[in-house]
Amino acid sequence: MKEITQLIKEKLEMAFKEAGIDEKYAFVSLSNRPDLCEYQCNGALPAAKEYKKNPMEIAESIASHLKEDEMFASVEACKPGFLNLILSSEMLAKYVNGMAEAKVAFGFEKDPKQKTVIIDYGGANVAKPLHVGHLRSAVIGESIKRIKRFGGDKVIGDVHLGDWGLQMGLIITELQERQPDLVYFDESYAGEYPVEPPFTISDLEEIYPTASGKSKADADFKAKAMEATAQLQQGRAGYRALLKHILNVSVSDLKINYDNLNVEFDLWKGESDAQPFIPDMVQKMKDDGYAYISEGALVVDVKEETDTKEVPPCMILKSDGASLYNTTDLATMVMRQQEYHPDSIIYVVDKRQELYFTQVFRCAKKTKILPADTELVFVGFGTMNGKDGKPFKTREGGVMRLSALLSEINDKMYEKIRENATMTDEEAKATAKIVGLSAVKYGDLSNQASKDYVFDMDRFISFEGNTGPYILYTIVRIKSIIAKYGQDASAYSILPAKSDSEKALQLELSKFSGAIRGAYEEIAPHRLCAYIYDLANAFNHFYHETRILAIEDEKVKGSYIRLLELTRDVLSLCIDLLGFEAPERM
RNA sequence: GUGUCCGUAGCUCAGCUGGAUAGAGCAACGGCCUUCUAAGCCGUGGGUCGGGGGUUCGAAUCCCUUCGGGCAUACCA
Repeated sequence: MKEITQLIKEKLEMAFKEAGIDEKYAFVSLSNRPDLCEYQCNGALPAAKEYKKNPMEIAESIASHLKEDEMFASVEACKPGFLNLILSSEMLAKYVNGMAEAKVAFGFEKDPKQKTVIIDYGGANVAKPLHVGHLRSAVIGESIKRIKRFGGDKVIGDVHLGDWGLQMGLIITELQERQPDLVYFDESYAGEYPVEPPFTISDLEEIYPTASGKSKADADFKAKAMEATAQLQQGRAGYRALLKHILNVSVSDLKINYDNLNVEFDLWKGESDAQPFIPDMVQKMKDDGYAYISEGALVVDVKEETDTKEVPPCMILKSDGASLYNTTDLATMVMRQQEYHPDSIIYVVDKRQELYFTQVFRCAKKTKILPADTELVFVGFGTMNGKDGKPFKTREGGVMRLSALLSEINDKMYEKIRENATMTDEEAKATAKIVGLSAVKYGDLSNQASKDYVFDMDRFISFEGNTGPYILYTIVRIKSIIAKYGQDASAYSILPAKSDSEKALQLELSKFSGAIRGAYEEIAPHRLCAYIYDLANAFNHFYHETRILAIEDEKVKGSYIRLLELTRDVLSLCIDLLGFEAPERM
């Protein structure tokens, strides 16, 4: 199905041609004066300049060509030269019925040329619990993944674990001090290593900070950890076996935590997976003459003439010859190119890393790790701040664990649900979890990703107005009516709107494809939030004016039910693309 | 210093390639539950879109400048 604005545009183009005006001026936009019209075309104003005519005359001439068209209930030329359009109810109903019948994607047309897209998000570290700093990447990345996939792309979400470097050496060293007799530390051991890990996730979560603290106070300990890191990187078997255990234990714990967020990765690759690609990559950079030694470090120049500021070279190896984040990220690209040949890689990371990624992207292109036409996209998100406008902290000033934040939200939501609903304790808990997650995610996603935003827990908990729970409440209301209706309405079709509020609802529904398109192309989940908020509002207006189940005419009632089903389905689909779901009751 | 992003109602945020009276939510105030979930709906008040120039028939939007703030600025990730 064509988008509704496209259908309007085609009519306008014909009318412009008939009026002798270049059809490039036949562009449509949503009305910014809903009191006057639904859609508008301002093309007569710039056209007047080119044709040296009175814009009003042009607008009137075009209007006269459209007046008889069955698509419009009204076409009017206004003041300076606006063209105000109101769709006919019949046409709108036909369009909305088309959406309902299209079922799966409600008429949204996927891009026929499927792109392979890798989304790098999450950014969790091994052996460290997720904290609030990980929330945005997970929430935004997950939504982008779903939107891209819905848009027709082959999408691969990769968590890209932080599982390399000194942190691993620290854990190994601390473990050795505690349990020196483990076989992993016996260099002469040549047998199989145990299948069972010598620690649990809570051990790890305690071992790492302890070791990290020790390394700061104790130079000797730090040296040992660095040595262990080096040996791990050189492939010492016992350490490799330990790394495997650490990964397994961490990943299964992370999966539980991400699962609580409705976040699911297709790949659980980490920095360690890219290591085998480093030597050849570095050698090739040297051989091809891109990499050279500067101040002791191996670097690749990535300056460009159009730069407004000095872009420092991209460092490949540190002056001590060790690899660093850049090395791993570039090697990861080598790996991804080999395995997937992506058309596009999207990085959902903190916006403070923008310069860094500029360097890495340029280096990857320059050294031909990736073909010139591979799209590298940096989606930088802003900081999650507390009510004081400063980065979000616990009351004590520390970093808050993500699980702590979520359970606080869940608890408060549970209390709220207990207040007004009659449901079992079990259902209330499950509902609180669902509604709480919608509050957190919608609160995040409804802001532009690139901006800092204030995470005001009280505001999310009070859930009034433009919030996730409001959207869910709307869906639940609709479900409730449909359940009470209790029949199959599929034999009925949506009739042309008889009231303003009904037409407004149909009009919002008809904007679905455009909203998806906008979110898809701009990689902007907040566009989807804005759309479903408008749609939910349109429904609630309609709801208050219309006693649906009291209607006597079965065809009209059936039409309303069909309209409700479509509204429910569109809302449900959209929240799924945002990464949350609606309960049955709340 | 340089670069970059931001500055819209008391607060939190929208505002699509410049367009007609700048929109929501919260907070404040006033209405609406014997009728499909009042976590809702309707209404009122609240703005020199940081300031100043410019381009344009027309600027929150584009350009310049200025003030204020965030962030970045090669061996951390």
